Amino acid sequence: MTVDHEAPEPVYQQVASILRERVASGGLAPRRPIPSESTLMQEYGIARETARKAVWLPADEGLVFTVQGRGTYVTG
Amino acid sequence: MTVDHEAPEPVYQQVASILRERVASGGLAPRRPIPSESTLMQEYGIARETARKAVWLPADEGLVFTVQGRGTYVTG
DNA sequence: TTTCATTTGTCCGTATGTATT
DNA sequence: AAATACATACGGACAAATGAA
Repeated sequence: MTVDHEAPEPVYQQVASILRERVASGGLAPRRPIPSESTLMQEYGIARETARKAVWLPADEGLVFTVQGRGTYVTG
Repeated sequence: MTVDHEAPEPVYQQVASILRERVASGGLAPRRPIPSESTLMQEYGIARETARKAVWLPADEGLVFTVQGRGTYVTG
C-alpha cells in the first residue's frame, strides 16, 4: 500500500485508511505498537504532521491509543 | 463560548476574546497552560493560522506567554 | 545514578490552493 | 485588490516522557 500525492483524497486520510486495514487484517495486532511517526514518515514519504494526522483518525475511532514517550498501540 | 463565522468580527479576534475571558474567569489559571494550537483548532473548529493569531493578541497584551516546545501559559 | 536513544507533544515558519468578504 | 479563513503539507526546533544502557 502506497500513497498518491496527486489523488484528491488527502494523504493523511489515505494513510489512516491503510492503518485501519493493517489493524483489520491483523498485520497490526491488539496490544502491539503501530509504526512510530518517524517510521510512517519513511514508509510513506510524508511529513511528520501528516503522519500524526493519519494516526489521529484511528485514535478518535478508538482503534488505537497513544502514550507519550512510548508509542501508539492497537486497542486490545 | 463558541465562534460565529457570520459575525463581522474576525474569528481570530473572537477566539482571542474568549481566551481573555477564560483567563479573567480563572478557567485558565496563572502559571497553567492554555489549550494547544491543535486543541484550539478542534475546540473552536478553526484553522491553525487562526488559532495562532488568536493567541498573539493576549500574548501582546502580556496576558499569556509562549515557550517553544512547551506551550503557552497564563502569566503568573 | 546518569546518560542516551526513541517517541510523542508543542511551537515556528513557510507554502499552495480555495473561498468569501 | 486585500484581508480573512479554511485545508493541506512540508521542514525544523525544543520539550517531556519512557525505557534501556
